[in-house]
Formats: sequence, structure tokens, C-alpha cells
Amino acid sequence: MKILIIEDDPSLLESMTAALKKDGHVVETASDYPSAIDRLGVYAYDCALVDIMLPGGSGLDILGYIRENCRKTNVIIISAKDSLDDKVKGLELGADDYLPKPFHLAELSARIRSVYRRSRNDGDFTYRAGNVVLDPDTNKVTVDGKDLPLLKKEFDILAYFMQRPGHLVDKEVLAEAVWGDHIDQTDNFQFLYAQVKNLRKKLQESGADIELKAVYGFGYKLKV
Amino acid sequence: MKILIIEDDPSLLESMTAALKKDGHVVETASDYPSAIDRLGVYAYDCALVDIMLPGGSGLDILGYIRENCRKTNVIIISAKDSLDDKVKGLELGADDYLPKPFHLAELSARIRSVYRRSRNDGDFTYRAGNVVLDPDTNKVTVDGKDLPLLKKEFDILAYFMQRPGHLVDKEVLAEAVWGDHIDQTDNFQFLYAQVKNLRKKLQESGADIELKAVYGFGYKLKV
DNA sequence: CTTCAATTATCAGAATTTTCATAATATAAC
DNA sequence: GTTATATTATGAAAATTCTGATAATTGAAG
Repeated sequence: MKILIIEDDPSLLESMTAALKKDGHVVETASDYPSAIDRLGVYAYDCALVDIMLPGGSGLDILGYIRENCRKTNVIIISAKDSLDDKVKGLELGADDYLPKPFHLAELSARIRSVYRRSRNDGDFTYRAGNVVLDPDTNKVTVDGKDLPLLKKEFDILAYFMQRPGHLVDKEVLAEAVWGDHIDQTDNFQFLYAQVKNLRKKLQESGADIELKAVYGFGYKLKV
Repeated sequence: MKILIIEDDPSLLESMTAALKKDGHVVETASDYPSAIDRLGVYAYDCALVDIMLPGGSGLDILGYIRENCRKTNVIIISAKDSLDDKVKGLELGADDYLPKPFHLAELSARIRSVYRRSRNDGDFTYRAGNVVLDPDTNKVTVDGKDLPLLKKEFDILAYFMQRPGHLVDKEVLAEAVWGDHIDQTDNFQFLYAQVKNLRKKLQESGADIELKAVYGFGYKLKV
């Protein structure tokens, strides 16, 4: 992706640039309001990282400018810790994400990846089946709009099926996808059965209208 | 890799072939002793999967032939369940691995991958530091030749360091490597500290002469 | 329709991992 | 060298995942 970082702290700017270049992105930078507007007028960036506190103008103004003029540019707001106000304002003004300082570069990478995934699917990308919505970016599941908290394995299993609704999924394939390479010598799927059981229970109790059907001798299938 | 499968059951042969081709290998097959010997005389395979029960001669004879004539070909013996005798004989005759029937194709893939890794490092590949030896294929650690049982996370952490002895490893980098992408918003490394603590304890109690040194503000370093 | 073997489900307990509260230690500022 | 602050360590509790024993269900065979 082509990314513009708008940040006035030189050392932070440098490490962010290095990290994102390492991730394979094309990175440009601006350290103040006017040069940011300048760059935004020249290129169509896929994503802009905007620090709120900037010399010569608030980052929120830049956000406003981007939303007016660069429809396809995703914006991630960066701002001091605990500044909930910035967050609220930023998201109201149409930021795609919000990253409080201080943050880890790994976290930055993850947010960028998330923005990237979403941009490739124009907008907020989620999987839907019946009244269940699963968001792979935030790891959240809702049933009729209501949050359904799932444990990690349960979520991974459900996510796998919701990417292939109605499709028969072999037990081995599922195990490999969810548990990865720690599965070895597998003749025993108790760990899978246990997780399936708990997932089913939570789905049912939450009123979900989808169901994990066992297919004797093969695996499972998600039925709406 | 170029793989020769020597197996007389047609349906098993077919599914094995499909699975290994899907993994990107070049696969050839033989269903009996003479045609196996024939193929082995023509090509230098990276790996041969040899069923023990074959029409026209035992797979063990083929194993013997390969060990005599094809020095670089790895051999994985395949044989009926619980036939411990075959396993012992096979490994004595120089097989590289042993896979009891029935097996899962995922397991077969894993064994092949393991053979592949090992072949790329000519022979049994392990990491060593001081009196500690770590085998990434079998997930086993020994100290002065004595087994040191480690839990999964502990093993993963140690493995990461033993691949980079003496090298400073950043906490974030380590966390990402061992825990994968479930690490998000990480400002809190308690989970890491806890595992490091347990790993250190086991290393120390086992008499290992290596040590995980904390580097204030950054991470850890493995010191022999 | 029974019977049987194989597969899947369930529950509870065990093992592992993570979190919490708190202590110890390292670095920097004085 | 003290003091203050951030970082790392520790033990115990909590949460999660896995395992074992056992029950229920499925599909096939008689």
C-alpha cells in the first residue's frame, strides 16, 4: 500500500517508516499541516496515519480534508494516551481507526493490515450467516446485533465455517486450520468435539439461527 | 521434492499422490517390488514412501536396495498398525521415519515436510547451545543427553532463542513469533514473563548451562 | 426391525496458559 | 549514593484448553 505518515516527532516518524517499509509498503511522510495537505494533493494514498497534535494545525483538520477530497484514503488517527475525546471526534469525522500513543510497531502493522484487508473488500468486511455476523478484524461475533463472546478456539472454528457456509468441512482440515501444526498423529478428535460442543451451546443460547451439523464419518457443515 | 510412493492399495495410492502433489511435490508411483526397483534405478528420488506389505517382495528389501544404491533418498516406511516389529526392522535397516497405517494425509504431509527440512540440513538437524540440544522436528529438548520435558510455549520460546544464540530478541518480536497474531494492543507482557520464568526454572533445575538474560527495556538474550 | 461397530457427544477432571497482585530489580535523575 | 520511575519477576488464582471415561447416535449388516 501507499501510506502517508503525518507525524512531527522525528524519531517516532523514523521508526514508523522503517516498520511499514519492512512490511512492504510504500511510505511517504509529512511533519506539519501544510506539507501534509501538499502531499495529499499530489498523490492518492491508500492510507494516512495522522497524528492529532501537529504544528501549524490540528490533525483533525487534515482528517476533514482527506474525507472531503480523498474518498479512497483510509485514515488512522494517532493521538496521546487516554485522549478519549480525540478518539470520539476522530471517528465522528470519519477516521477508519484510532491508535493511542504510545503504541507498539507490531500493533501499527496489525492495524495497517486490517485497513488493507478491509480496503480490499470495500468497507467493513464481515462474514454473515443467518443472524450471525463475524468480524475477522476485531474478532467479534454478534447475533441479531447483540455481542456473543466466544473463546479463541470457538471463534476460530466458527470463523472457518462462516467463510464456507454450507460447505462440508473435513475434521482433519478443520483441525489443521484451527490448531495448526501442533496436530500430529491425529486419530483422536476429542479436543475438536469439546470445542464444537461449547461453540454449539453458545450459538444456541444466543438465539443464533445457524447450526453446526455433524456429517457422519467426515466432519461438519454450517447450516443456516 | 521428487517422491516415489511404493504402495499396492490403489485407492490409498491415489489419495497419497493427490495429497503430495497438492503440497507441491513431484510424485511417481509403483505398486510392486519389480517396478519399484525399476523406477529407483532410473531416477534419484528425494524421498521414497515404502509400504512393507507388497506383492512380489517385502518393502524391507526395497529399503535395503535404496540404502545400498540411493544414498541421498530418504525413506519413510509405511506399515500396518501396531506392527512394532516392522518399525524396529525398518529403522534398523536405515529408514528415516516410520508411519503406521492407517494414517491421516495431514500426518503424511507433516512427515514429508520434516524429511524435507532434515534433508536440507543433511541429516538430523538440531539446535545446540552449551549442553542443550533442541530438535525442532520431534519437539524434544535434552540437557547433557537427558530428556527435558517442556510445555508447548516454553519449547517455542526456547526454540526461538536457540535459533539466535546470543542475539538480543525484542519482547514484541518474541511475542509475535510464539503467540502469533492473537497478540494485539500489547502493552502488557505478563504472559511472556510467566512463561520465561517457568522455562528458566526448568532449564536451571535440569543443569543446563545456558541462561535467558533479561535486557532491560528491550527483551532477552540467550547466554551460554 | 435388531444388532453391531464406528463415530460423535457430553461431562468432569487434569493440564496448560493467562491474569492478577505484588515484589524485586534496573536505569536515570538528582 | 539516594530516590524515583519504569521494567521485569514471582506465586497464586482464574481462565482456557485438553483428556479420559462414558453415553448417545449413526449407518451398515443381518
